[in-house]
Amino acid sequence: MSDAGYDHATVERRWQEAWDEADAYRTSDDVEEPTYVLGMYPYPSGKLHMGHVRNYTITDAYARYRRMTGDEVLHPMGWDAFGLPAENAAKERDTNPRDWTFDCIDTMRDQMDAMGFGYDWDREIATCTPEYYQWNQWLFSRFREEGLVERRDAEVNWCPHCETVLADEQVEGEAELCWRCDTPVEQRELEQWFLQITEYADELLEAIDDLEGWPNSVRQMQRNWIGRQYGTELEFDIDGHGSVEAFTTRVDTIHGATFFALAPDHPISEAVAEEDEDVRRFIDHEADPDGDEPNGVATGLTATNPVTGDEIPVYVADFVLSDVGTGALMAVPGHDDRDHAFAQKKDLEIVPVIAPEPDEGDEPEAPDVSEEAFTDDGVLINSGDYSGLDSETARERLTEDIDTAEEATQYQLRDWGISRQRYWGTPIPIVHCHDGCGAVSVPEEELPVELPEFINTTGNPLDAAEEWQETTCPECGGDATRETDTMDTFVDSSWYFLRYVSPDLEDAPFDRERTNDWMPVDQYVGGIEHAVMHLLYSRFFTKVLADHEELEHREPFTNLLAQGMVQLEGEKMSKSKGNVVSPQRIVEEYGADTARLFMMQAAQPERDFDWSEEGVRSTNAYLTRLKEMVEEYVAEEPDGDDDAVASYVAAEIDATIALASEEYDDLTFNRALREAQDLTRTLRQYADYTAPHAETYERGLSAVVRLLAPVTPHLAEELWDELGNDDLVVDAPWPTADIDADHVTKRRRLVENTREDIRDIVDVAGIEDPQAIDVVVAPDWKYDALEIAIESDAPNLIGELMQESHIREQGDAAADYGQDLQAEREALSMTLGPDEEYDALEAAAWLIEREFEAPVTVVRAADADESALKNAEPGRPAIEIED
RNA sequence: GCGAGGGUAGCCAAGCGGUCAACGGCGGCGGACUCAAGAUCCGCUCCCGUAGGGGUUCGUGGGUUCGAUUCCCUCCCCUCGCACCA
Repeated sequence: MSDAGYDHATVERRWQEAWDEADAYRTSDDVEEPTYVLGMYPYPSGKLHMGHVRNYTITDAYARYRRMTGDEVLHPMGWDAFGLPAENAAKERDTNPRDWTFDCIDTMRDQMDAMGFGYDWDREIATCTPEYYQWNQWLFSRFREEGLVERRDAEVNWCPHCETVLADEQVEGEAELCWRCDTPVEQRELEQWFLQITEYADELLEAIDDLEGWPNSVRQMQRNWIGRQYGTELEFDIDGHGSVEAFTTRVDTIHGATFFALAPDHPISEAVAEEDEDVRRFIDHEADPDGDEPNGVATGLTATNPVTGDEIPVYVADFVLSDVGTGALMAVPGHDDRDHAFAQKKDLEIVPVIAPEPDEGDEPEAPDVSEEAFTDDGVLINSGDYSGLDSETARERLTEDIDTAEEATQYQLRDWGISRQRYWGTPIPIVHCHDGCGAVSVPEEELPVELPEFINTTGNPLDAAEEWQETTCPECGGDATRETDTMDTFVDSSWYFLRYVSPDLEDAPFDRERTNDWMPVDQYVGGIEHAVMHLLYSRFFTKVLADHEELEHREPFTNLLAQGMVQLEGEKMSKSKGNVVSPQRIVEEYGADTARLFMMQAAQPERDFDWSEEGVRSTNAYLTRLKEMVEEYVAEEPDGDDDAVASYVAAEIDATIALASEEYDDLTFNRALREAQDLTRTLRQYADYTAPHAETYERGLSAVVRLLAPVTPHLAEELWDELGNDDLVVDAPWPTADIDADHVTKRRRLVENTREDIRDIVDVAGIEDPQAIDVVVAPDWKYDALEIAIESDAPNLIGELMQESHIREQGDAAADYGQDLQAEREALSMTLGPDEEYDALEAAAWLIEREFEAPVTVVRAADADESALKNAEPGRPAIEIED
């Protein structure tokens, strides 16, 4: 009967309806400072996968937990609804992206409801609606007003056959072919719109230090991505081409610069190529910036070292990248690995100019750089007046002394190109005036610029929407053409968390006052794949809005959890591998609660874990058993006494609540759930052993149900109801316990150690059938002695103990115990008191009786034999077994 | 190469200065229940031990400490991110 499971479908449907009716997840606009729990909104592909289920179960469980502890909670959901897959799907199915997207949204919303996720659907947003994307446009215009938007040429992937720009992921394979027509993709310069995120590079970098609620990995990835580097910019003269700017972080090595290198697409390289066949051939055919080998060609030109006046050869080399630094560099093979490799290949001079820091009083000694560069900082040698300086000082002095040099900071972060030549995105609200006004922002009152009807065409459908393009210039009233680029969908997601606060607001993207109350997001949960882009762009938007729209927060997400993957046999689930487990199937077969519980107990949220059908089955069996326990209890209320056993169970209930609550706070659901399941086992053992005390037993069941409620909301409602509660468990108060975790831990350890010791004795002594077991608590004076031993720092502990008359009276026993304490002095820690130990053991005696099938007597020291007391210590009662 | 996170008993996985031979789960073994199987429940699961003892363990080799799975260093291996970054 157990393996049949319970009727989850009925239970789930019943409570989903009840929540609907009660509007259980609605967050009123009036609440102040709700706890904002958010999962990264999904792209509406039409199918919820395991990753989604895990992501949203985490936020749902946390939101429910916080709600039960009495918080107001904001837990909304929406749709990252623009994007290329909709265009492709529309073409395949001969429909349009809009209809397809909304179909998918409807399906996915149903799937989410079926999972029991408690969202405030009144706050739902879909980024593809004009009501939403008009604010993308508004924000674009605001950014432009603040000088944070730029239009300039940029290189893009271009398919000449489809006549469209391709995203990097649409370029396939080494050969770089168009994914749709297999035409080789070209690079093309196109005018593109950029948001100037680099204006905020320093703050985005420095504020990472304060994001203490974020995982280190994500913080580090953002730091790397921004990639700030301090160095020096200086000029080298190249005969016939004037001065060239180079960037270096190691200007201290300038005396060792033995050649100069230019990127293949540097203007001077181009100029040289005009005249020089070899250089031409190198640039056009041989340069391989992706290869491991540094390749290059001599130009025959020389550059003048601004410090030494030396003439050094100039190369065009493919390891020099035009978008790093200035696209030109001074090469110091003695102290840079890559320059070294190139110098060896081209047989160029390698001069050491930095020596390792010598020992005190010794002269610096040149390192051997013939085989390998010495890349550490050190002391300058062979550097004229600068010899003897340390690297850092030398960098400062040289930057000061060289006429053309100045300190410079380089970033790896580039401005954010948001132009996409595609249909299903936010139209960039710009018109191009034919009469010389240039690119003009569409005025606020004319927003949104709505998308025209979808046209099925190979290129950008907006280019084909000729009527839509025709407009007039807002400035001069003359003829104008609409911008046909749409925005990167990361724009949509850079501020959607603000829109949930006031999703229907018609005159602003967000309600300022309420947003200032409600933001930031307290707990954000999503996949690690968004570690850089989405999370960095959101931080950028938040900072811009703080500077220009009176947002009072400079960071959007206080705590971030990057959830791990759901795997199958150690491999990521993916359609191509064909190892996908469908959440829909699991829900049908076992129910949403089982799926949720299995996932949450399988591993910590941030770790990967393996999906296991076995685990799912046993989780389902657990829920079925729990349901039976509640039903049996309700059917016939037991009439047991409030005895020692009941007090043991009562203490375990408190312990479980105390520990599980801490785990919920930390989002370590796996451990919280383990506690709840352990308590379930204790309750079952209790009921098996004796007729339970009804009040205690019910308190235990009630606690288990509520501890599970965040993760298994449907069954929890069902059982809560069966236990006779009128309210919904979503609104029920979180169970409380008046004990501290330390006390709980000590008590559990005492009981566990005692049971363990008895087992050892029975086993080692070969006792077949114990007749009676006495458990003797240590005498009071030993507890006093222990306390003194912990607190005292006197060298002779025994002497210290003997100053207490009631200990001294114990004679040899005191000396023996004192010796033991002395030996373990540093490791001692306080146990429970003698009365507490007695109570704990008395309460746990039934467990021992049950296990060994022998009567157990817990004995106070005062009532015990002298001989038994000898072995009794605080935390470790003496054990006497009669066989 | 740089950076981040890891390496714990047959497997998965907690612990992160003493209470640790090390939670929990799976698998395996034994027992209860059953005609039997399944499910469920109770134990055991590094080695040696006839009263709670001893020995050897937490990737490797060192170090700090009265004491290290826990802190520091070296090296090896895994996973992720960045990478001809000047």
